[in-house]
Amino acid sequence: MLDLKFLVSNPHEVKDNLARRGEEIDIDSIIELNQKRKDFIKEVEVLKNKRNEVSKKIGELKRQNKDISEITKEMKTVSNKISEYDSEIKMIEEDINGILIRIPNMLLPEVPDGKDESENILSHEWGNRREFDFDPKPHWELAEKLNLVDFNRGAKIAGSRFSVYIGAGAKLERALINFMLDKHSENGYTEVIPPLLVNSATMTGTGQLPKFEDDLFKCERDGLYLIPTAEVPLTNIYAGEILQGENLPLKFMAYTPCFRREAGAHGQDTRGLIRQHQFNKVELVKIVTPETAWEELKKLLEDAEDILRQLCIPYRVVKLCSGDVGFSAAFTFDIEVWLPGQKCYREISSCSIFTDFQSRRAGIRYKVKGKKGTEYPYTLNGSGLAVGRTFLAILENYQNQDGSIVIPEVLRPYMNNVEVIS
RNA sequence: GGAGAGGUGGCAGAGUCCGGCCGAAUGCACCGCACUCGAAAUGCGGCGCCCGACUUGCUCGGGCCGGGGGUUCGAAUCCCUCCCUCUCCGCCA
Repeated sequence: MLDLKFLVSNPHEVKDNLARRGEEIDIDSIIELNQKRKDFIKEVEVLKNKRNEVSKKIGELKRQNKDISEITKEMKTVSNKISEYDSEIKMIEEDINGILIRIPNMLLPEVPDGKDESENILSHEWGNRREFDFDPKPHWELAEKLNLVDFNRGAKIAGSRFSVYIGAGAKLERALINFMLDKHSENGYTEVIPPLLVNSATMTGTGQLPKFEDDLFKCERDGLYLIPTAEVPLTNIYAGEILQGENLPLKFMAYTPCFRREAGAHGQDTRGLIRQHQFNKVELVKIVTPETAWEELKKLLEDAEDILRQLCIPYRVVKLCSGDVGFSAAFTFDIEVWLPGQKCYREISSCSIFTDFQSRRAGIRYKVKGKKGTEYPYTLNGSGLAVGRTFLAILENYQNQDGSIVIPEVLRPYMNNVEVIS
């Protein structure tokens, strides 16, 4: 969330930012509420000071066995007044927080203007799109024919947007997971197996709550939510803690299934593996000092891109424009893979810098040696990569005319050296 | 699920029975200074977080002892409630 002090002293910047994102939130009412809050605090603190002093005196008088009934009665009314003020202040603070927690992050100046994904800016491209001497099929046809994924039985067991990976399909998925984890391990990320269910404080820390409750699966009875990405548990590992500055940057990675309700995506990508309620993802998360944030984001992006390069799958990287950057993010690079079966690019990774937005929400701070006070670190994350989408990208890019699939060389050691699935 | 014990500053650990002089002893860690060629050891001093005020100061005030609520003039301390940890029993992958 934004720093209240920043908001109060820079209301125009905050409003401009909302405009760039195409959102509307009443900023002035926060400023008014905050002024009211300060006024009440000023008054109640005078009373509390009095109460503290008199209470001290009462202690002394009591020890001397003197009569305190009169002074006690007087203080009773002071105390009552204090609790009235306190509850008023608390209500105001709840109001302020209720708005503040729904304000999106400030975009960095590097974010290009634009209303939606159509105005994202190409950063760079890699790889050559393969020339096919036949009409390449979409992955769902390939997967079904080879019996790698059973969409119908997934729907039978769980519902639409669920699928069953079978045999070589399941093996290929697992090979991808292990390949990605091993690669990132070499690049210094610490492997983590986090909880897949988390509480609401954790979801609030990274920004999924309160605004995006409808996109989450919730276990009502236990007050727990299925994670939509490992970003959530990984970023919150140090929630509420004070880190030592010299230990930054911290680099974590995790493979987890991810769960999304996809509310509002009815009718979109209903076929195939593109948009599932449950999918596998390897996620990269960094906690860094503000000075190194850009450098670390570029490295993270590089780490994610490297997976596609090793797999020899063409892709492009785009800078998200102001209207497309997510709620918590301040800047985002998307990596999009080429899918010849569908003749389009699809997002396979989103690498973002969150500035201090998440760390402030989650209460992650760090201390610099010799400096007093604490500071909020920047958090970064990116998919490295979405496994299901990598799986389908392999199918579409490595397909043969007969419907068989060549296994990319780097994956063969993870698949008993199988070269072709047919 | 049942019974019990406990959650205090970066860590360890007193204080809680008998409410006030406790934002909190002591030790460790950390940071200055002294000693030293340097280091260790030792000695001295410092050492939490958040909010508010203005005369922006090595200032003043308020709040914080797992979260929330209550009793009281006054709560780390008493009561209620929730969360978490540990031990034992039961059940179970």
